[in-house]
This record gives sequence, C-alpha cells and structure tokens, in this order.
Amino acid sequence: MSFDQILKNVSRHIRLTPEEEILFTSLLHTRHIACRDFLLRPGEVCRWENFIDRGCMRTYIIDEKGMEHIVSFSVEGWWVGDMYSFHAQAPATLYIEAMEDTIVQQIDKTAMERLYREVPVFERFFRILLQNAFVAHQNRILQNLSFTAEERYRQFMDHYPGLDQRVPQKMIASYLGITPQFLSALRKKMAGK
Amino acid sequence: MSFDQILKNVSRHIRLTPEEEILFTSLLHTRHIACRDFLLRPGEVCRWENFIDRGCMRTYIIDEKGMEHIVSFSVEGWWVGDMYSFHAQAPATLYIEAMEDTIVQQIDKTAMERLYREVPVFERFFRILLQNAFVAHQNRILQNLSFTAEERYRQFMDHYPGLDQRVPQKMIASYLGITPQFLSALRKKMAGK
DNA sequence: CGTCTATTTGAATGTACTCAAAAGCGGTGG
DNA sequence: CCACCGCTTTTGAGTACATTCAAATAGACG
Repeated sequence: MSFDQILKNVSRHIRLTPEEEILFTSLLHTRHIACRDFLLRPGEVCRWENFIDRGCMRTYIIDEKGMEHIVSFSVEGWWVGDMYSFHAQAPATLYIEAMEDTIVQQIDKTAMERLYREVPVFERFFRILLQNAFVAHQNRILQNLSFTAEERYRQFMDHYPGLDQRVPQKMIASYLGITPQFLSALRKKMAGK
Repeated sequence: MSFDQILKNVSRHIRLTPEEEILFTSLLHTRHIACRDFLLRPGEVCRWENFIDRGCMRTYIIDEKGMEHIVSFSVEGWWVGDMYSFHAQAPATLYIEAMEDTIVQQIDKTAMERLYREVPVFERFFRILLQNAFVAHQNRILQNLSFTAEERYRQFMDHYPGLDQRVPQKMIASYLGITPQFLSALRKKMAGK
C-alpha cells in the first residue's frame, strides 16, 4: 500500500520529519470498501477518520419522510467521517456509503491521541481540516440561500470536476436539494445553449 | 465586569482550577458595541474570538447582486467570529454587526496561543466549539434541503427562542432565504390556525 | 434476454419571487 | 405635541421556479 497520497495531503499544511512520517503511516489502517457498502451507518459510533486514497463516497441522511439528502460527496484526496460522532464517540446520524470500490486509510481515536502526543503539529493539521470543512459548509449554506438550482448545479460542476460522470444524476439532485426530474429538465435546457 | 457567564460557558465543556480561571479572565478584553456598529467587516482581519455577554449580533455577507444573506444570529452565551479569518489571520469575508447594544468578551490570537500553552485543556474547549458549530452548519444545510420555508421558520423559532421579538422580520427572512414579503404572507397564514 | 433502476417527458399544481403600492411605526425637528 | 420622513411590514396581482404524479424510454447488470 502506498502512502504517497496521504503524505502529500498532510504536507499541504504541516511539515513532517521522516521519522514522524513513519510513525504516522504506522498508525494508519488501509481498508477496501466495495461499491454500495457502508463506512458508517446511523446509530454506529464513527471510530475512524478516513482519507480516501481511491474511489468515491457519499454522506447522507434519511429524513423522517424517508427522503435521502446528500450532505457531501468525497473523492480521492479528501477526508471523510462523522466529525461529531468521532470526537464525542456518540452514535452517528449519517450514512457514509461507497459509490465506487474505494480504498481508505483510517486512523482511530486512540491512534489519533497518540499522534497528537508524539507529533503535536497534527493538532494543527486536523484543526485546519475542520476549519476548512466548516468554511465549506458555510459557503454551501450561502449558496443555497443565494442561488437558483441552475446556478447551484454549475457550482457543483466546478467544485467536483468530473464527478457528474461518476455518480448517478439523482444523487446530484439530492445534493442540490431538487428532484431528479427537475435536474433532468435543467440539463436539457442548459444543453440547448 | 462580571465573568460569570463566560466562565459558566467554559465549564460546560472543561473544568478549570481557580488559578486557571484567573489567567483566562485576565486575557479577556471587554468591549461595548453600539447597535448597528460592526465587530467585523469584509477585508479586515478578525483579530478576536468573541463571547457575547449581553446583546445580539448578526453575521452576514453581501453577494455580488448586492443582496444580504444572514449566516447566523448570535445571542448571549454564544461565541462569534470569522473562524477562517481568525485562524488564518486572513481578510474576512463576513460582516458581523450588533443588532442591539452589545457587550462582548474578546480574546485575541496571541492570548489564545498563550492560553493553549499554559492551560492546554483550552485546545479541547475551542475544538468542541468548532465541532459544534460545524454540526450546526451541517444541520442547517440539511434543513434548507429538506424543508419548506414554513417548516424552516418554525425551526428558527425553536432554535432562537424569543429572537423573533428582537430582530426585524426582514432579517429573519434573510436568514431563512426567503423574501420579507413571503415571510409576511407565511406568518399571516400560520396565525390563521 | 429480462428485470430493475435511472432518466426523460409532459401536464397540472404548489411554492416562492417580483413589482407595485398601501399601511404601520419610530424617530426627529419644528 | 404633532407633522413629516424613512424604513418595515402588509397586501395583491402576475410570474417564475420547482414539485408531484404518471408514463414512456433508456441503461446496467445478472
């Protein structure tokens, strides 16, 4: 298993010595998740933070009316998990499901704590991840408030380049908060330009 | 100036010794902000995390079409700031404005770093704040995707009890992502039940 | 090839917006 | 103290955006 991707990801924010890299990678656990299998389901405790080395996942809830709502997609080079459940070790509310055969590198809470103790700069790394995720969510709220479905669809295409070729349209619709029928109509209209 | 409120807030997540409390409060700076004055404007660097002791603020952006969009309201007992700008010491994108005469307790980045060094458990405290804010944002995204304006209005009333009496309706509309006219119509309809 | 699910299409409906104008309300100056 | 100004809220008509329901078509997979 190669750690190139994850080490490159970490090095975007912090600098590690070779020894620290070795410690870090020794704490990781590589896992394959087949398409349509779950990394997490509501009620379970999220025991890992997960770095996606290859593949693609979606994070969603099912509301009381039985409707799915996709919070986010995650592709190669992104971290995914249920932040709240992981840190509080409380039951998750989210589904996290592979949409392709996916390889993740996982770190559990115990390993995370050891990492913080031995390589404190990782506190900074994960805080930056959290901040970025927070800001991304904030932007998404503002987008949903400001823009029509068509504008949001264009932004989705920018934000997740190529992803529209990898995931079913109805999931993109769910992410955008519109019906699959309406997305289909939008695409038809947009194509005609 | 009384530190009761802020100490009570901190004690919800971490436990401090009397000496630690003294250090913490000595790092705080109390500030009055008159109604309609700004705590932060886009382009400025957010130099403080702010705990609201009394009053009420709103955090918003103005989009390229000149429309205001309220990201959040903050009342007594809440922390407010521009997370990204504060941690990266980069220009803010948000307006933070007092909607009443407001008293905040501020801590700047230098003081924060000293606090982390001398009372490391504060790392945990602010991480929990950030996580909670993240989860709150996530829920708001899902609400905007799942619910009609009427349902979102009810949830606003639950989430910010009494705030509808303190802020103009048009700001509530901005928070909900609807026009003031439509909120007015909604209220009329809901009153008739 | 058949089955299951995803996507498209269309008509009818509902939700929310725009534009315009009237009514309400708070503050300020004469 | 009242009149006026500016801003918020309400009201209504017409329109645009997005949904629902139903059915046809197209793709994916065993």
